[in-house]
Amino acid sequence: MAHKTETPDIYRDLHMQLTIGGIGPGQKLMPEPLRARYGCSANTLREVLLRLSSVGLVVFEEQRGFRAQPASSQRIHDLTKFRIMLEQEGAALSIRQGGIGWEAQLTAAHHKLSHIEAEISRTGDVKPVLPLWSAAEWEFHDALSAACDSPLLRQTFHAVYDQFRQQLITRARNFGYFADNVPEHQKIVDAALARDEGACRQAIYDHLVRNMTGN
Amino acid sequence: MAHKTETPDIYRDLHMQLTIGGIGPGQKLMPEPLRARYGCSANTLREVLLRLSSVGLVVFEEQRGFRAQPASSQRIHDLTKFRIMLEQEGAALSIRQGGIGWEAQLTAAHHKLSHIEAEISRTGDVKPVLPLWSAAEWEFHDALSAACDSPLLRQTFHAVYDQFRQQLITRARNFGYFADNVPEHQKIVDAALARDEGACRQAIYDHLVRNMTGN
DNA sequence: ATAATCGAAAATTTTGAAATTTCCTCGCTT
DNA sequence: AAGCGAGGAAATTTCAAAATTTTCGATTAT
Repeated sequence: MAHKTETPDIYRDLHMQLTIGGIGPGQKLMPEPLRARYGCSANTLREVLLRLSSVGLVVFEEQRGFRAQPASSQRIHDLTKFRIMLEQEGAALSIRQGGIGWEAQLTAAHHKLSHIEAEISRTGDVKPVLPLWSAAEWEFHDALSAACDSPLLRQTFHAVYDQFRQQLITRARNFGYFADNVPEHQKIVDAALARDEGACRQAIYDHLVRNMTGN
Repeated sequence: MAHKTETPDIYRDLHMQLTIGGIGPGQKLMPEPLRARYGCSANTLREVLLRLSSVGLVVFEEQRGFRAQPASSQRIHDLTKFRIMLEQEGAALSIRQGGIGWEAQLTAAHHKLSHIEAEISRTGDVKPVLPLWSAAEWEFHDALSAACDSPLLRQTFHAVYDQFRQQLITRARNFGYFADNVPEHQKIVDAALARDEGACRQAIYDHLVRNMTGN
């Protein structure tokens, strides 16, 4: 892949590499290989990496270049705490404010996700459908807060969600997929559609709390 | 000021201009005047502006350059909602987890702030002590969540706080200062030191809710 | 008179290279 | 043999200019 790539495409590709798999946490982002891969100048790469560091997927140290955000138990613990808070608040606000359109969006996203997760449960392997599952999980969790009427909350949640996923992408952990996901996602939708704010908060907590053990 | 300025200094200066006053919301950030002001190349400026857009003080549009984040009633409404949420959670966590060190930090910050605000109440004008008051208010609100043990929450709060302030910096509004601040800040500290989570949440809400009227 | 289009000027983005700093290795001293 | 330090290679940062895109004003056609 030594041919010219547009800057937005470079951003998208690196973003995917960082959240889906290719580039592991803590890995140094060396300019030469990347410049060769995308066929652009060092400065263009610098700009893309700066933008990725603004969403927390990349860390930048003055005079020391860029590296993928390192994984650590403290970091995943903090990301989980914060994600739970944002997702609970976003879902609670959506439950209060969302209308039929929101219910439809949430139902659709959950339907898509559960279909993919059913297949994963059968084969026991995420990898073949990783991009599909990844997109479906994002859509589902995004739909939960879609009616919260706070662009800032949603934008912050998206950044946190991606960083959270970045911490989990190891082959050993099956790319962050767990079999428990299926009933847990179900509980979340059920509570949301029943407009039961408390149950929804609890279901979100139960879905994510396992990531907080390591600290 | 046509002489060389170090890159971190350019960032700090622009950050101050955007939050304290000099550059108003929505204003276009033209390269020529800024390059002349700081004596650097277009590329260095670009990097600084990208970093400021990552904390929301500047907006970047592809092929259309940079401008200070515009002010709007929707934006300040959203910023206020989100700030209330973050500050309530941060304070509640600090109340639960903070020790004597946190109490000392909070007391000290409030003491400094109330001293400055007493002086402002006497003269009726913020401007002479604007940088002092600005720093003291930041320290006070930062101290509230200082013991929450979540770097992400605090980092997000700092960005939101600065954006919030950016929306208020107009001479007409007295740079965001209100006489009501004095008793309101008092109520917040009292509730925090009394470890009364509910009262603290309420006091934070009461302190900020006036900014949510316009929508 | 209004709208559309062409062209010049300004601004943005990308590039390639120079200047600076850091990192690593090899050789020297103890 | 271990530690220290110098030298060189690699990487980062900054710069100045070329290439691209947008903006603005003026001319022309409807």
